[in-house]
Amino acid sequence: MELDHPATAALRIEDVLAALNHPARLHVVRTLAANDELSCQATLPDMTKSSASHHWRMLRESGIVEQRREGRYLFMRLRRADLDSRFPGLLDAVING
Amino acid sequence: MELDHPATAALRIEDVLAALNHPARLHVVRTLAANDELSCQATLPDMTKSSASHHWRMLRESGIVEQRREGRYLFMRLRRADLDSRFPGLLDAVING
DNA sequence: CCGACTGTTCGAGGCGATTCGAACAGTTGA
DNA sequence: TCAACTGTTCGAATCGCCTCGAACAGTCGG
Repeated sequence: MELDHPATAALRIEDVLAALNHPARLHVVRTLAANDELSCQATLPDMTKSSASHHWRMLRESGIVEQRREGRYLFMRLRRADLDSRFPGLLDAVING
Repeated sequence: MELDHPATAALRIEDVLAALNHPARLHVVRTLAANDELSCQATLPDMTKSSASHHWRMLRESGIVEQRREGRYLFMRLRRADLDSRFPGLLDAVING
């Protein structure tokens, strides 16, 4: 299973906006903003695995987060520098509500 | 028919993100960014009236645009200063793609 | 007054996003 | 080896948004 992340230059604002348009994914983004790196599980502990996996995928494929595998765990963190360079201010607006 | 616009302090990022999450509404925003003020009709000339009206309402109620009635016309413009003060950078990210 | 015009509202239909359980792959530790 | 764990994928059901036509309100010009 390959974790494909879009290149910084390939980030599309439409995809980012779509990914941000859901309470659960917004929660993940804000949680990551306060925690640097977390296991996927830790970001959506009260959601069904299959639903959570769907949201993690959207965040990854839109370029909002990067994921790193370590054993049976998957860790995620915000692609803050990438987002700030492509869409300055967007992430802060989302995090600060 | 009252055109109720949310106050600047009441703008919610969730509503703004939802409003931006549609090609037609993104088109309106980008068209307004290049034209200051336009009649509603001019922003979505090729769409059914009822569908267009739905999108104009979402943009207005989320606080992205303000509308002004003049006779039988309705003009709209971006609430650029309001958006910049609440969510700095967001509008530019959307406009510049 | 009357037809043409801009825009709203309503209900119905369509369609994509979300959700879930079940089955699965891979890892870990006993 | 084997059970427990993290996470993915699949199909099916559900939910909500989008779309449209029809009817409507208000305005304008003749």
